[in-house]
Amino acid sequence: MSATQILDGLIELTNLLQADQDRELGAMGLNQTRTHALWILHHGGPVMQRDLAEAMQVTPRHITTIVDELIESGFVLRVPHPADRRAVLVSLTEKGTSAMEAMVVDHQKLAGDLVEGLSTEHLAALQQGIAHVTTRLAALMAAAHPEDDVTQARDGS
Amino acid sequence: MSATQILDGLIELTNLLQADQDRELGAMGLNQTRTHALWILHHGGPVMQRDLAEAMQVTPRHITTIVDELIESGFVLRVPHPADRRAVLVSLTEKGTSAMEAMVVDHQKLAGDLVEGLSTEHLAALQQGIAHVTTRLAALMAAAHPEDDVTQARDGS
DNA sequence: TATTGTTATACTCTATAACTATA
DNA sequence: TATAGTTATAGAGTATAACAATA
Repeated sequence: MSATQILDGLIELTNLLQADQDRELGAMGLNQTRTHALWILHHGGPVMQRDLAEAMQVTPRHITTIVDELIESGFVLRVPHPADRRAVLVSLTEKGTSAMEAMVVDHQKLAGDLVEGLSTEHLAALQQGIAHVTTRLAALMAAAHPEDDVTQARDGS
Repeated sequence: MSATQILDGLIELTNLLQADQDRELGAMGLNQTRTHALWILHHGGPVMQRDLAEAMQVTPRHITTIVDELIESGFVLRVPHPADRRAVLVSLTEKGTSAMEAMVVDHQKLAGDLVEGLSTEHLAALQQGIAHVTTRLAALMAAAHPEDDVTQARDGS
């Protein structure tokens, strides 16, 4: 019986986490998609729109829109590609960089706050449990749908 | 350090869970919103669109669309309200009822599959950990934004 | 000929406002 | 006058297809 409780609890937690993140991002004029783009830039440095599209699994057309919006709000800018005149490099502005740095700090602080009060043993058990469930779920999904690989990692902001 | 790992793991799990559910629902012509409506009907029986709108926290106008789509795909139908000629009752069809029953079974099966292999102690620790984190998150959100209450419970399908 | 990005277009999800029928 | 639902309209997010400039 408690298996269902765990899954339900996980789903509830999921929804809260999402709501919290969406609100946090919304206050800065961001959403999940745009933040994902910033995350990639923050980690990998300037990239071509084409590569961004591939990394985010969206169409090149959509990237145009995403970058337009991020430029509008001052997080990134387009710079000419030094070697290919067809292409542009999308690069974080100073504002974009500091926003991402702040996001990392907030994320770590949130993580600490959430587990505050748990014993070391419970912490370890929780971490193992999450890993276990994630592995099982990935396996089940892979078994049910062998065609598409779920190897995609999402950002952790 | 492992606090961040837990949060990241949770986010990754969250994304997988969502992707899995979306695909499952999509195969039946459903999405989260439409399923939420079915869930409410499955639990509370026929309701007025007005009540559905309130329960789901969407506009009455949006409910019209949702019900239209659910009728289109055969999950529900509109029946006249016995006492109020302005209103209609939205009611599950046989197809809708059995779809929801199947969904409950699948949900329980998934829950069991996901925790299979965990010891009783780890199971208990996992459940407690999830509850702990959820409570902490709800408290943090309530403290940060006292205006809106997050008492809304989402369906667990 | 293949690739990068953009213009043009369309589809899904959701909201606000105005209106109709009934209470 | 207030309420239940619908028509009309709009905005965000995302996709496909056709096209321009460059490789």
